[in-house]
Amino acid sequence: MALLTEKLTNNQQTILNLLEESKEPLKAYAILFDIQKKGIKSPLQVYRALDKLIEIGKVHKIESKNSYIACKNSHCNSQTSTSFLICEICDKVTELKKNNLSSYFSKVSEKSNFKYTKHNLEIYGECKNCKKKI
Amino acid sequence: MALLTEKLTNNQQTILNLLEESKEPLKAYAILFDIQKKGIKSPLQVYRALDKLIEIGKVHKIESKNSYIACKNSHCNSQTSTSFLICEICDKVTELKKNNLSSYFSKVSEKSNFKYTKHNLEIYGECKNCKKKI
DNA sequence: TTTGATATGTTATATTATTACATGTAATAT
DNA sequence: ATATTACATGTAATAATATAACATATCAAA
Repeated sequence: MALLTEKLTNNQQTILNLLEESKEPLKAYAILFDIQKKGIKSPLQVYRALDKLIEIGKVHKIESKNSYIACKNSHCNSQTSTSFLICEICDKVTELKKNNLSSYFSKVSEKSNFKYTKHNLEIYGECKNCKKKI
Repeated sequence: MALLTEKLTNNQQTILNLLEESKEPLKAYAILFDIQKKGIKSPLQVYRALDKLIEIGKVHKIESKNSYIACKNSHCNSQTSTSFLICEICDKVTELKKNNLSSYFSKVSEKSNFKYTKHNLEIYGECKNCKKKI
């Protein structure tokens, strides 16, 4: 747990705040654009902060969208594994939490004689709001 | 099934052959480099062929690696969904087939009032060969 | 044999991410 | 208090991944 309570640097905190306030995942250069007023000028500053935030589990990357999202799960047990529901209509992304996907994947992997460590899962479909409207 | 038996164009076939012969997933520019001798000169030609091959289910993209892999499953029922086991040690990638992951994810999604359409799953760990060596 | 759909070729450019290197900062050990 | 250590920053340049725009070609179906 030590990692999770570690103090963040200015750049890291600025970027985490932005992601936490955002209703949707943000791309690295969108982040850069948004915070140039706060003194962050180069892509590298953004990527470095993101790397650290990902490492400590505060932020996840959505691989298929090259986007980054703050982890709303205060006791996120998946600092490495991620599972998302992604709406194909409105692009809303929600993180699946408190599920037993890891143990399920662990079993599935074993059948192929593969030792599970972590996973990324991206499920596409229609969120509850968009389902209604159709 | 019509799509799966559709005739491929030269570029598409060239790139599919390369991917099928490859022991590992390939990146777009690696493909480009490999086939320049065969007349394909620009990234766009590669990406267009890949798009088509992905559309018909002959090739899958591994999102977290920006890499492309031929589908070895001759009757691939996942033209859109993909599930991979990725070895963190040797980088070997195998596709999970004939599993009921889709129906499982469908149920998991329903619990969040989300209508499942498709998924990408990337499981990281140790393949059977690398497990032995440790 | 024109039409419509799809594929190609080519150039340029957009988007995403990293390398390399100099400098700064803050905690700890001497 | 200062040298050492480990990170964090700043900056410029560039690498890696992917798409836009537009002209031309192919080829099957009406």
